[in-house]
Amino acid sequence: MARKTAKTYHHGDLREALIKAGRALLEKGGVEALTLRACARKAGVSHAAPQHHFASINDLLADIAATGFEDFVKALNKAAARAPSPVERLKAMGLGYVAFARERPAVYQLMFGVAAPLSSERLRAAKAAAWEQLANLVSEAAGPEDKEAKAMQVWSAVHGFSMLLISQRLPTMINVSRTLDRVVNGLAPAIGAQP
Amino acid sequence: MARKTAKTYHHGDLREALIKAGRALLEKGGVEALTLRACARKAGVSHAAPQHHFASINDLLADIAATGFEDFVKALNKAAARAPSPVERLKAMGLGYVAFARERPAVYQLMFGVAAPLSSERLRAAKAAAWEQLANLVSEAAGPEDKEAKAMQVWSAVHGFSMLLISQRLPTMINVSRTLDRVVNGLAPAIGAQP
DNA sequence: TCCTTAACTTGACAGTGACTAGATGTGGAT
DNA sequence: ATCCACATCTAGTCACTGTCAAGTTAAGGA
Repeated sequence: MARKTAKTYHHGDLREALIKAGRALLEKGGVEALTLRACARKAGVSHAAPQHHFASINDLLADIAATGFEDFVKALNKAAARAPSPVERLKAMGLGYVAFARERPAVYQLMFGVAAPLSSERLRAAKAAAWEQLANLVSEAAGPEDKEAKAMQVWSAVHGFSMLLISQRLPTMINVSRTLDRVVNGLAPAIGAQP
Repeated sequence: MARKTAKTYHHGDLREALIKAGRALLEKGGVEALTLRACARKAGVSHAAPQHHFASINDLLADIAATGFEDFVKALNKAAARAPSPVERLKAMGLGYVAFARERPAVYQLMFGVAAPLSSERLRAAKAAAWEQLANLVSEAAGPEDKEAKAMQVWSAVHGFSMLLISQRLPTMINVSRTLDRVVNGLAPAIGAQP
């Protein structure tokens, strides 16, 4: 479809190359290292080349965040796959959620931590998929009534813990694994799910 | 102690003036508007003047965040003051927490949303005060055993919801007030507090 | 083959945080 | 009262950022 390696004037697949470069920069140096010009350099093009594919840096960030959400959904699916019951799956997903945030804090921070919410079609779809997954699981575990609010309850708990953890806002005396246990085990009771 | 208005070469109280300017910028234009040079302009000094009072912009941001925490503690105290029982106080504090985040999202985002954790003595003290307040309340409501983990549970839930809310990450179909009710009413049961 | 047009480069601009060197004035020691 | 060390502030510069404008290159349909 598109030559990736050939050193031509026209890159051929610059859009995806920029996203890939951005992901690498993000993993390596955090959100601060993720600049438009750095992405361009890494992709081997001039600093203004991205203009044609992304109207502003936010559009690029949105697509990078979208790939993060895609990975996120996969990770949650994988985590929940082996659990036998809905409640067990809820716990497993909670653990998988926090694990993802801990393992890839920069990506998670981009997905949730940026002041202005990013937007792109790809990002919208990826977010919708993640939400769908959660809402369905909550519905299975605790019944369909008021499932959105229940899902938000679950989401708030794991998201809040993840954010506090990776942004290093936790008081020093906190025992992380014990607290994580409490948070995860508190999910099902909070939404009235029977084990 | 220090003249504030006199137009002298030496400002007299530039440190506090910069913090005050920063707070104003933050409220008006969000985190993005909060730059070192803008603070200097608003305080009526040259762009390099802050250097002597704050080694880097992060030190200034840390002190601005500290004033946010000081306000935060006051707001939570006020919210919990009228409630009769520990459990009621917990709910009231949860509502006050989310209300603060909604009313002053930029400040809240600075306090919790920045990638690198800020640090200053003033910030450390303010954060410690907030944590103390929460841990004590949780201890009153649900007993002293494992109170740190329980406090984290409560904190995670309200923080997560607040962050998702103010960063506009909530799915569109979510009923905010109903969800807030669920989150707040779920706090006491989650930590095993008797009403 | 030409020629429209998308893709890319080059150069510029205003803005940022940080650093340096020099100007200024304050307050303590004499 | 005088002087001077030192904290404070200004002015200028640097490397970096995102964005825009204008020119260059080549791809692909007529």
